[in-house]
Amino acid sequence: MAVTISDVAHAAGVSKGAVSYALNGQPGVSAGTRERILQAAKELGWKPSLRAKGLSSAKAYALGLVVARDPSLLGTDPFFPAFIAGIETALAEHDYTLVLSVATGAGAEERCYRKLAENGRVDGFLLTDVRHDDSRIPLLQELKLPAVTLNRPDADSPFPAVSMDDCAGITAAVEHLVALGHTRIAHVGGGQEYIHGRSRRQAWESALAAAGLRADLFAAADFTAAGGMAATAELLRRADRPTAIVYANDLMATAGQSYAQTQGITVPGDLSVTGYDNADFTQYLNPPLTTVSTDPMLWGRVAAQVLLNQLSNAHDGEDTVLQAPTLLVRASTGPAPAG
Amino acid sequence: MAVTISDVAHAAGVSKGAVSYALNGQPGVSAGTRERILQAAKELGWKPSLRAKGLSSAKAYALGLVVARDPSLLGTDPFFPAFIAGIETALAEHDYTLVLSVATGAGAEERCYRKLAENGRVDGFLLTDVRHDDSRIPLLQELKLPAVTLNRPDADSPFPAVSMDDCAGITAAVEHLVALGHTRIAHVGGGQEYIHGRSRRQAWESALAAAGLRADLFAAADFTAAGGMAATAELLRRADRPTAIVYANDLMATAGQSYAQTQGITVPGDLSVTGYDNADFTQYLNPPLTTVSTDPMLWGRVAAQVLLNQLSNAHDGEDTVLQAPTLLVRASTGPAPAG
DNA sequence: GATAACCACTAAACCGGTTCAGTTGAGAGT
DNA sequence: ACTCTCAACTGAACCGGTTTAGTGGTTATC
Repeated sequence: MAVTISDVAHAAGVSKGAVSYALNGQPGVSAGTRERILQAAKELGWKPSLRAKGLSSAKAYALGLVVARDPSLLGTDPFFPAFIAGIETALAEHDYTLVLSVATGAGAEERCYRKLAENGRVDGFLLTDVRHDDSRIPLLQELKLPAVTLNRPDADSPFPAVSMDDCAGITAAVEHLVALGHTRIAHVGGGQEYIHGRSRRQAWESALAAAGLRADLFAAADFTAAGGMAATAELLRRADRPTAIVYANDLMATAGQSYAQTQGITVPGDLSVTGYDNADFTQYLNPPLTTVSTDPMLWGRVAAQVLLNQLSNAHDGEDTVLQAPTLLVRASTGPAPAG
Repeated sequence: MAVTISDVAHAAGVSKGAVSYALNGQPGVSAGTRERILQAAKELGWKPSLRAKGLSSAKAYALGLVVARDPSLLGTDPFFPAFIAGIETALAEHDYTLVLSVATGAGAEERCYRKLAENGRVDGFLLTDVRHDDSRIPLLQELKLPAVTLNRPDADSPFPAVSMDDCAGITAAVEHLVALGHTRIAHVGGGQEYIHGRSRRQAWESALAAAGLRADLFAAADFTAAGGMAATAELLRRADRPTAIVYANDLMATAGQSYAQTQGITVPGDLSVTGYDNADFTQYLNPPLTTVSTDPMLWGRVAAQVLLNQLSNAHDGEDTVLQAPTLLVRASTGPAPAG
């Protein structure tokens, strides 16, 4: 079979313990012996078994990510793949691995976390899509596993957060529209149970207030294309129809823009539209979508790094705030229609 | 700490071995004793440690999925999330877990497979995006791990395949266009290094031949929106400009449709367009995209199931062929323009 | 010159399961 | 009454690492 620590110990003429010390850079072996052991290990091509390591150190050397979105929504969200790619870049350097679970249906999410924890599959979790009063925070405290949250939860959380400010992007979008002369600027919100759904709405409200405008054109949706379309339809039926809509994500913006066009409303002539996320396909829409360009890959890398630091007790407990995303002006926004 | 097999053995008044036999349904314990042991285990809430199990049985109880796509392309592909969700449904029943790696950059893919294999992280791999003469097949034979391929590779492969016929969907799209009177039906192909890129192109060629039409309007692309747009531009510059384009996926079709519109070409008035995958957003495009609706969730579930069966030696070695996807006719296709 | 302190290292226990080689007792066969 | 067999179970080895307790020899301390 594969070469074990005993083989290396035998080859170097020392005990298993000495090999372990040498490998892990612990005291207890002289420099010369250490060199001899490492040399033998290299010659034999020894790879310490993670399974054995895991058993004696009670670690999994893996991080968990539980995704509780509906697969059809997940499908077109550019966030996760890039986020995961970012996680990988951090994990790869530390021989850690990502265990991914997709939980669909009520209760599945909690079961997922419990199972991964109880089976000792992971040493910690990355929490995305943090919700208002998120039940996962007490759950993970109960399971006694560390975690990192994306954005700071609104409930008390003992876990460090890695945040990417939503506010700046939405504010920039609103300011951009105000500068173009719009006064009736609506917002199609994402699920308000999510804190990023809420914060984007609040950012829209604040930005309007700062411009001296009323924030009365809000339509609730759920980050899905279908929801975005319905919310758009509702807004466009109003007597005080908006001349611009700020969407909480690209998928809703796409659906909304498309819906408006089918109603004979031109974009950006009659209606300006902004999205959020900068999904790849948005630059190929007709017109290309003005949107907020986030960096989920960086987010993933930093979040994983913070969690790894926590596991090695190297984390200071402080939240990390990433650079705010920037507005990408494309052709879906234009001057407010006259009148 | 947690309750171990020894605790259970002690509680039931038997040896560790007996508990192991009882739990795994092996002979060596009488029905009465077995009952008593299971009872004790339940009362103590014993969960056998996967780590310990893994060490003695040399198994990881996990399956690996290495995704080698560019994250930006991945982002808008609805395939993976649904595929992964399908995998989960199969794994959840067997206490198996999914280890996901995203490999970016040349050489990263092979390194990923090697690392997961050498670290004993997984018991087998799911191979997606199978390529022409795919180097991963000899690689996995070298690594001595079982696998399942999505679609049968064109090179010799010892691994069972789970296939979803590409041909039928493309054929249906072409037949649909022919029935609408189109004679110049182009194809914007996906990367031809992928067997699904090739097979979709071949299906397009065969369907045209069956209709007595020449398959001379092919433009190579790479499944990305940018590539789809460039290929579309190329086709529309031709003197014998097509009246319909069959795209190898939705992302390219979206970009192509949008590009045509910016050039003053109406869809479907001047140009009919079909996609492939039925991404969520396609039904909210303007016009909604005629596309081929696949079932990646089912695919994932079956593929994982086949791999699990292989691991328990319960697989017959036969390939599995899933039901062919169907054409979803929406408003991006219409009668061929007169003349 | 006795004692303490320290270094480099080994042997063995340990993590929590699986599995192999025996041991025991009961029942069958002759 | 004697072996023979088999089921039921135990004890120990084993998987491949980490870690603790202990050993022998050298050097510092008073």
